[in-house]
Amino acid sequence: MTELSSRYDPHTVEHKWYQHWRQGRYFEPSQAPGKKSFTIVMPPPNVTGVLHVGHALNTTWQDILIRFHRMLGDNTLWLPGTDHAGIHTQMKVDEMLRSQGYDRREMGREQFVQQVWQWKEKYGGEILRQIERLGASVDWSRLRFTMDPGLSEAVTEVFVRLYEEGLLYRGYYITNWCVSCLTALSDIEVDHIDEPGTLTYIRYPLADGAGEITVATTRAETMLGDTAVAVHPDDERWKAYVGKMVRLPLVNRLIPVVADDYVDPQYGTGAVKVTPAHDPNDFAIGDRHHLERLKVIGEDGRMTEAAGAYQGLDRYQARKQVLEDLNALGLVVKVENITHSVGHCEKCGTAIEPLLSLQWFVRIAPLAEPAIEAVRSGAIEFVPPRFEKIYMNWMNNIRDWCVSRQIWWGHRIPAYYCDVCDNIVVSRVPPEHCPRCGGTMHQDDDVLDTWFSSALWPFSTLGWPRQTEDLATFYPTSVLSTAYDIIFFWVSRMIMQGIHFTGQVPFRTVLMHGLVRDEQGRKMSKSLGNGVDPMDVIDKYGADALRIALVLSSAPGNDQRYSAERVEAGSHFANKIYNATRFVLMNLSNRPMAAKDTPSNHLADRWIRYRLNMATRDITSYLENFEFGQAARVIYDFLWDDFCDWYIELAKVRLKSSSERERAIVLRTLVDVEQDALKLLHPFMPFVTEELWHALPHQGDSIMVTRWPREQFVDFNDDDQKQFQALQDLIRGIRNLRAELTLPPSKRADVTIWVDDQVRVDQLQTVQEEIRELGRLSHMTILSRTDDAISKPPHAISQVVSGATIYMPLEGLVDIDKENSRLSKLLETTRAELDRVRRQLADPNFCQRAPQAVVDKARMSEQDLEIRLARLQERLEDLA
RNA sequence: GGGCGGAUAGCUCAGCGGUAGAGCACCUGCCUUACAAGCAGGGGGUCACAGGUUCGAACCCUGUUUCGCCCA
Repeated sequence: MTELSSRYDPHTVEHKWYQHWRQGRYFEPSQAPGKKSFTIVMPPPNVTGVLHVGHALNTTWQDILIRFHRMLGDNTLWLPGTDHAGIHTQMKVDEMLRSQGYDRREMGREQFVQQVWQWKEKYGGEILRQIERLGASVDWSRLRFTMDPGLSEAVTEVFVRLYEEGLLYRGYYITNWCVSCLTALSDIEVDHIDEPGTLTYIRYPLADGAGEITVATTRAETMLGDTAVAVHPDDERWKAYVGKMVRLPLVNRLIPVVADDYVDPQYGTGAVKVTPAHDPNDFAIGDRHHLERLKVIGEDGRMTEAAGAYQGLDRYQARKQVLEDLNALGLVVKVENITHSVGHCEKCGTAIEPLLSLQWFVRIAPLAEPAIEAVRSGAIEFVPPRFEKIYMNWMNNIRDWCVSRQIWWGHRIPAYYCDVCDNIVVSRVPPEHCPRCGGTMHQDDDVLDTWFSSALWPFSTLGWPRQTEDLATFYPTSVLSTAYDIIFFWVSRMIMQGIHFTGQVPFRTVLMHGLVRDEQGRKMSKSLGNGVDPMDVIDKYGADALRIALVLSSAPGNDQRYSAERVEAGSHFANKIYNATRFVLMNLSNRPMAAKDTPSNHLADRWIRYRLNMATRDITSYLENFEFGQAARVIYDFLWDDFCDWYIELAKVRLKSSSERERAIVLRTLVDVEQDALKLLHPFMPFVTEELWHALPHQGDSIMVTRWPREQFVDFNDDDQKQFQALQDLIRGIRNLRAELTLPPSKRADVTIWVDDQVRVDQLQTVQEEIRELGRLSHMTILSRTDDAISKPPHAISQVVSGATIYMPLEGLVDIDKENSRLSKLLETTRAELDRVRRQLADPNFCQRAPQAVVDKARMSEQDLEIRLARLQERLEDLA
């Protein structure tokens, strides 16, 4: 790559290295004996889906962890897979077939499911290819799908066991029914949206003609299914009515007035209509009072036969009609406009109809208890910890889980019903005959909620219910990384099922990332059309740029905005280190390099190794604590600021002029430091680091299986730090003066530097070439202030830094006014700073209570500021 | 109604007890043979507001305002 262009091109590089890694089988666990396992099972994306930026972030986070642990030497497994996404996929295929003129119902179940499989085979891999393009080091040999035979077996096993343990039951309940998807939904698949609506007050006359009761409703059409009116037992207003009968308008049915604690006497009229078949609360009241459950709205959202004259009307038409008819009878007291929360199907957006239907439910309380305990005890940890509260709050109020779905695509419920008697058999294998009466049996038509299989994902993917080697080695898994919006859907259910069926927690750490919003801070959504396609971004900037941009702006649990600017900055960074490597390689050609670990006494060499050490320490610790953004920032700053802007610039001096031995040592340092820095960067930007690592002298086949850098002993003490600081201060001071005079870099300048003590003079002599080069100087004189022979340069502008005054002599006259105001300004800020420090030190409380190191630092700072102040005053006097 | 999170430079965000940071934008000067996707220098912030704790608060506590999310 020595001869290559000055621009890094990610596209030629990324595909190549991904193939290289796969061929080397580096994604598979090392299975090295004695090494501890580190496992992540990837949250399975929908098999029909495409990657969005949220996936990209989550995938990058996981890849960072995985690559980090692999380099630490752990037996590392990242297991990929996809989810069959029942309702979503069925809708998608259904839509496609309809556009081709086919009807799912005419086609029949078997044919349709076959079509879905075909569709899945054809299009289902898209998202996996996208994960690949991100550079995800997942073990493709262990790829799983929720409807694989093994995973399906796990689903059946769990269903049967739960049934046998009495944790699964079938019953009539009010479920969230989507009249468009034609299936029941669990509570959390319903989105509640505030909508304007009307609250209609309706008079129900008493059957005996001795009065009436007014009730209020937002869904007037349900009154056709009322089977009671309820009031609070202590409500004096209605006490006399309890036990009487009311004549239900429009249908003329006689229904009782019942007393029930559920009714809030403060709300509305204190009397409520009771529709047990169409409202969960009414259902409960109906249960307590043994009321009839009259279903007036059907599965298709139209009124049933029980709705009498309204049969066949759509629910909204019926509402309108009922209101008109009631009005005509003068039974509407008033209509209030209100805002109320209406449930909508998460998948299709249709308003949910609470409907009485026969469904399978998981009895959740017994499963929840140990799952709560696992988090309480710390066996499972949330990062950041505040999500623990959200989890607990949900788990403590959890309700039974409706798991049956009236669709065809998914795991069919392994329950069989006798065609003759009412026997139900739940079984791993289909029974041939009813064990009770010998009659024929048929399987339940419904399939299970997709989350039912997802809940088993951490162990079903590893082979459960079989006791496989993988299960023994990699379970419990280490980290689950996911977005916080599926704590309820998925995380909690995995914890419950994991503990119940394996006796162990499914993972130790739950790592939460936030939502990636668009550049305006809005949620990305299909309807807004504001989604960013990660593939477009990769096409334009490369996967590394996208990864580092996402990671740099992420913090656990926090939402972030997608920023094209940041991605661009990321690509610039890749280009920067590419060019740094080009520089090293150009110098490396035909020149000897010292043997590895040849010690160097040079201040700059020791400094960069010291900085590398600090970076290594910080990055390692940040990664251990899931602070990916912080870790990325450290390596970014190290490479750009310390390595490129300072070390390489300093190294140039010795590469040009010194002895061969010195050059060899500089090259060695450049290569050693860059190699380690590339390793530290590798989890974040795997492609460019692999490319550059290969370009540099190296041993081995891939950076991804090298050992993670460790902190090493570096001889660099406090005084070394001060020396280097002095070097930087001087160079900056000189550059500052140059800028004052707007000197172009091509124009060399002269300076005289007065240093406050002799020791520092000697030290600076050793790096005077560096100062000269980085300050673009021709002549430089370093003098000790203690030297009697010195005299001030007559015409010069000057800069005061810690421990030194820099004079830049001018050929012409110094602009006294300009110089005066510049130095005065500096003097003022210096004085203000000094005042602050003095005030602090004058406070006995500070000196007594603050840590010694802080007090010492303040004292040093005071001394330094005092000297600088004096120097500045001196200069101003000279100018006067 | 309950809970959670955000409010820091013009914009987007880090920092979360010891003298305010980054990217982008802005101003000045540079094609200084690794990089103009760059280099050097510079301007810009009573860290939402009010109290409190502390020697010391952007950071901890309390309250207020405001934006957003989750749950009922």
